[in-house]
Amino acid sequence: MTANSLPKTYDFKNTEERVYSMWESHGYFKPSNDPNHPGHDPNLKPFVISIPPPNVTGELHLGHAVFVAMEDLMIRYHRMKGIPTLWVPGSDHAGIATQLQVEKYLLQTEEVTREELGREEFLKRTWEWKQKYGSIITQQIRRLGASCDWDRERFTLDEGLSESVRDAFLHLYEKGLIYRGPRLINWSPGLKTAVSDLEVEYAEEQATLYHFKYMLAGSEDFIPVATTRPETILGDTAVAVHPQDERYSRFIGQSVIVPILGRLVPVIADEYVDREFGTGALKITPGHDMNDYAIGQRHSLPIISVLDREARINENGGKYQGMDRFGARKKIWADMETQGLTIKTVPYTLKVPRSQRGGEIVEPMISTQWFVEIKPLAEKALAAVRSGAIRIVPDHFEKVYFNWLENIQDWCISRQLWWGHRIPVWYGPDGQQFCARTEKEAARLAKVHYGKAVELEQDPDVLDTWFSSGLWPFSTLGWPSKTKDFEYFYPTSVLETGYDILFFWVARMIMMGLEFTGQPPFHTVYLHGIIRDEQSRKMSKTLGNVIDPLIVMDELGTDALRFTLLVGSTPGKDMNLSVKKVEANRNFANKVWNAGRLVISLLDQAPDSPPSTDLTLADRWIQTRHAQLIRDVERLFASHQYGEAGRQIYEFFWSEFADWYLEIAKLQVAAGGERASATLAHLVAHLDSCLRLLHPFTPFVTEELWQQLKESAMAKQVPSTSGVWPEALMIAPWPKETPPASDDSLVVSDFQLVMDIVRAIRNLRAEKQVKPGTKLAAVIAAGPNAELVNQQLAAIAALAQLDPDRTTVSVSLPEKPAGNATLVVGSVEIHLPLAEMVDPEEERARLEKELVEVEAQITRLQSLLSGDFANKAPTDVVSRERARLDSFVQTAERLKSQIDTLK
RNA sequence: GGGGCCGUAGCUCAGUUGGUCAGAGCGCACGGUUCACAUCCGUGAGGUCACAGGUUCGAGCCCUGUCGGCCCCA
Repeated sequence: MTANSLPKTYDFKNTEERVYSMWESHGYFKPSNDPNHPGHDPNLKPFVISIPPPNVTGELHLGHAVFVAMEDLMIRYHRMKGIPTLWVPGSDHAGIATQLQVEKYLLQTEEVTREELGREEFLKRTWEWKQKYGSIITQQIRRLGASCDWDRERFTLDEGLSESVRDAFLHLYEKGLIYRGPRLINWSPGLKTAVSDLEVEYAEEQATLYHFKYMLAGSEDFIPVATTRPETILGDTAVAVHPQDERYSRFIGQSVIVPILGRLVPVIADEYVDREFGTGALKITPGHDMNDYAIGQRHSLPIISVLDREARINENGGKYQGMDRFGARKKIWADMETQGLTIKTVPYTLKVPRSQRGGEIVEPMISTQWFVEIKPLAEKALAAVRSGAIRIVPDHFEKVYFNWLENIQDWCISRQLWWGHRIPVWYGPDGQQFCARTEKEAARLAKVHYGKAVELEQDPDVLDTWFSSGLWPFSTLGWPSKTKDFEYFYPTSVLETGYDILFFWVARMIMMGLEFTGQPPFHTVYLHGIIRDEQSRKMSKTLGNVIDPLIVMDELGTDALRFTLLVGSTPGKDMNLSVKKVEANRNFANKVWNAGRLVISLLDQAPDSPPSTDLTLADRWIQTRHAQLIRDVERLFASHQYGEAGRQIYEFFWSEFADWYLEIAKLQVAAGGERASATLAHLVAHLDSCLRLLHPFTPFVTEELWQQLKESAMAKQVPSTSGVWPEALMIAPWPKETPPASDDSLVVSDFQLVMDIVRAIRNLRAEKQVKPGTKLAAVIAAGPNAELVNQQLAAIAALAQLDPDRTTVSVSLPEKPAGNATLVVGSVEIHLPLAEMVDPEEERARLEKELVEVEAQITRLQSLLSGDFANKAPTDVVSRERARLDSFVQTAERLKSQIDTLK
């Protein structure tokens, strides 16, 4: 391969798909040390992630892109470390979302409702739908470069996972932690199903507060009451006032008349009532309000339900029966007005509960549902995090987690849907429950119970999708069967997901994992933030600010998107994404590509001479810096600071390797002979190692380039950074950490001087507008650094555009060249003959300005070093400051003498 | 009402055991076709790190309070 045949810019369109299928066909996504294969070593600790299962009929959005990028990063890193690594992919049946989607589709195409089709036929259609569209999301996840083991892909409604669900249900049922009964739950009238507390969202909306009169029985007196939902008056079973409220205390214990219906209900006292709010008196509707329900329980009030499953007024609503809840609200208020019971209406802002899925207003209603008694599970889940058995990153989410679990309510797990895991409970003719894995087993239980075979009917409800998701880390590995996968790969290692599903999913997996397997399902929870737009607004279709990852990948490449998502954020924090950022990282991918092209083209011209064994300053500098980078990256990965690690690799690659080392390496290669051979070996090793470090962030460009590098290097018998060249970068060993060497800091400070000299000259050239092509002569007096500067003169001259033949380096000058511009870098003085452009006055002003700055530093450092700092700060910090002071003092002296010559 | 987070350059954000003139990308200004890259190179301008106290030899970072913004739960 020659560099000429590589395109001038990185061509991701021609790369990504090809590279991905190369990886997949070679089986690189499969774990090493597979327990199902011979020679398995059970003592090797694997690294395992189970994917947050996307909705099977969903389409890729940035949330998916973030978790794939993060998880693939972790997975590729561990794989390169030589650890047996497994990433289990799969998808989720997403009960409500999928059912709604299919219903909508059937209505549009065949104009049938699911009720018209019947349950069995509808499920058949839904499965067909899943077969047809279910692979779209996994294909899209492949496009992101996800290196998961697709042979282990699972779906929550698979037979195996369904068995897990039945087993889990049975386990909890037999333990008495699952119960069925009428409770006040959140009812979604549009979806006609119960939803859990977490599936209700509250948003502030404009509404009306209605003030009206609760007449006292047999009196003209009344208690003024305010409500936002007059229709619930029909279900009132008390009026509550605060026990210490003297306005109303005389009414406590008396009866008041429910408007319209004329029922008598008591006036009760309860401290819950807020005297400041509304009229200070509260109507109590235990059947349709969470707080009222609690008060009702305390006072043993009857519960009246006034709504049916479509949120129309039911038979308890008298003449309003059959009216929709909002219509009834208007009508009741109008009727009360004619009866003189109304006081006033005022505009009011309140938090309206809406269904997360359907969007309609959720009604608290009494309904018979299945619940998990959650406190015993929550206790264990709390303990696991408190003890450190599970760590949440970033750790402040542990507080959030505690706060939720400490105040947790029983979990309503039944849904009145068809698409999902049917509740494994059958009823006998008398309603007796038989919970079993299969109908056959239920029948057997029933026969034992009744002493004869009876007709059984299965509960029509299905389970909350999150119930099956909660089993995901172990159900995907075969649980409840003791499969080899389960034995070896469980517990998994890291659970990575967005903080927005900490309660929905993470906490439930922890509770269920501990309950069913006796072990925490993972030792670390890593939470990422939500992707927002440039103005940090949530992305939404209605706002029209959605960035489609597929389009971004089409236009700028997958690596650019991945790198942006990975380095653009810190753990747990939201990230504002803009296409501009992705563009910047597309440029980075291209930079990597072109650095590679340069190395490969230099390699192609390599001489045959054996490499020199001594190193130049630049060689040693890049080696030192590279070793430091590897140590930093290791440290950052260990503390889950992946973004920071990526930023440091970026900085190193661009600002040190490409900007400085490559430029000097060109000269060293041009020198030919053993110097060239040695330099090429270094170039290959550094590039190889950088590509390995970058690979988990930007897998495609690095693999593609690395393959080219490998080919060229092998042709010239140049070894890789780890010796022989592995088959692919993806499975190449991760760069090894090495301890710092004793002369590291000397090497770095020596090279720093070289860079400072070059920058100073470039700066002056730009300031004096020297034509870029002009090579300047220079007279350099470098004091104690004369030898160093002399050695590095070729590099300095090339980078700063000096003419080496007209440049001299000495320890000191007997007299300063007249009419020159002078630069001072520590102990080094550089005189440039810019006579024609230098106005002595201007020159002096420039130097004096510099002197003022330097002297300010000297003053600052002197006072710092004469204070307690010198005694109390660590010695290395103090000596570093002393060295800086020395350097400033030298600079100041030289500046002063230079200013003198201009006078 | 309870809990959590944030306030750093014009914009978007880094800055994790506190170490001393505060960083990046984008944007801006000036200059560049030398054979890796104009998706580039060089140079530069731009910040009282929200505010007020405190701890410390030393604070963007730790503590307290104030102001401003956001999120979750009830």
